[in-house]
Amino acid sequence: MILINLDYQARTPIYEQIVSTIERYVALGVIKPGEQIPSIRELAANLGINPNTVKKAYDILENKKVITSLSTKGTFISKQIDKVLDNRKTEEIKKFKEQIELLKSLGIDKEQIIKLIDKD
Amino acid sequence: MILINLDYQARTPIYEQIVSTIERYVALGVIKPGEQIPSIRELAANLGINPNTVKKAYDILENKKVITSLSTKGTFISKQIDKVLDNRKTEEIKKFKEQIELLKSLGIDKEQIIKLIDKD
Amino acid sequence: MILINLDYQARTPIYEQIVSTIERYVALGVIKPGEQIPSIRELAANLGINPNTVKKAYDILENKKVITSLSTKGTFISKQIDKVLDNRKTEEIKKFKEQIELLKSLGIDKEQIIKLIDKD
Amino acid sequence: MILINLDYQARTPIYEQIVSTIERYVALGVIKPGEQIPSIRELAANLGINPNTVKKAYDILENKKVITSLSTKGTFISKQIDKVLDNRKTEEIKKFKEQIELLKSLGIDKEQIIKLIDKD
DNA sequence: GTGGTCTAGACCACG
DNA sequence: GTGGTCTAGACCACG
Repeated sequence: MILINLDYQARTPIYEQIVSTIERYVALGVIKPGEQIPSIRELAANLGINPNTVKKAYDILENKKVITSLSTKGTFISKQIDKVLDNRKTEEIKKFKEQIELLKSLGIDKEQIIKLIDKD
Repeated sequence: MILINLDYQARTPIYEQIVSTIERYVALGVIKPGEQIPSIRELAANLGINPNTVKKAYDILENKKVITSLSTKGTFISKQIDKVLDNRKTEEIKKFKEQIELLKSLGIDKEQIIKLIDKD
Repeated sequence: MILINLDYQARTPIYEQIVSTIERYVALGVIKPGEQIPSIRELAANLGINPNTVKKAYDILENKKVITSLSTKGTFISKQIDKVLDNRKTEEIKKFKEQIELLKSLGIDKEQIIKLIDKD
Repeated sequence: MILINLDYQARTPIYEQIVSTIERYVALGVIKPGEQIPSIRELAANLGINPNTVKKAYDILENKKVITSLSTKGTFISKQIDKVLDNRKTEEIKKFKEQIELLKSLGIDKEQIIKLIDKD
């Protein structure tokens, strides 16, 4: 079973929270290429939400080639997931650089930032 | 005049874009404690948006103690802005650390992360 | 249905009257933690006022952590309302003590003040 | 010189803050019946505000028979101030009783309230 | 002219 | 149907 924490108060819609959680699990290797994931109805029941919402998340993931749906057989993590992960990396690195600029604008210099990473 | 770039396509609402832009200007020292900022109507006219939207942004900033509004006098950057900025720093550092964890989960190690900063 | 009496002549704005009425109902236990309150539109219709005004009241209550709004689901009294109520008590006791000082400054002594309470 | 602290952020207008401060000083005996108070222009200059604002405050005080303006001579605290003070007392006692009801609605009972006064 | 309140009403995403 | 955003615009008190 996939553990997905939903935040109903967040501005981020539920379907997007599902998308990014599954992407993160794939990136972390928690779910592996070729592995089957829950059906729309099953996941919807587990999360106590509307199946349409899960459907929307799966549609997006399929569009991003993270999963593939084989009708009657079920839904699976795409086998050629590497390119997907590379795109994800590029995105996150971009965000990271923006965050660095923000810290600098708050008066935190490069040396202090590096210390933050080292302490980690 | 305050330069604020609005992105009408973004999920982030206009009023929030105004809030964070002004916060950033304060953090950068572009606008100083005690300094007057444009009136609601003036900024609304400059940005081509409705005064109510600017009002909402100013309400949030006042709530955060970044600005203070004096009826009939105008709106001013709060004189005791330091604590606000400290809180902001703490928040952003927290986000930064989360972002680092995310990068690690994508298989980017500490050395590579530090390189990202140095190149900057 | 929540009973809210509005005074349109008062200096206190409508949205603030809504805020304090709901706070009082929560304090009195008339509305319980976790309980759903009327939707913005419904309350606005009941009170014969504009939904934006109710929205503003709900925004303030959410900011004070008295309620929490879940998009598409509705608005609910916060489950961890106790701390909020404690703060409220402290505030009101402070006001009460100021009021006592005022009465004393008008020449009413402690014994007379206690009589005022006992008659109640 | 009369010491008046103005709060520009309060919802209460400046002229009303002046009214209630002078009333309080009279009630406290800081200013005595028959005593002269500053001219409109003088007080306005001291407070750094518009003379019209002080004028409005003095008009209200004169209407309440707290002061009397003798053109060319100046402005004086009314000699028959007792009835004024009595009205004030009645008002404040009314507020006090409302505050007691509020405390009760927050779950503080009569015994606890009396303790609050005794500790004072 | 300034901030503050409120109405009327449109449009949106979400589910 | 629900909350959220935004516009257009009126009216108010204050000074």
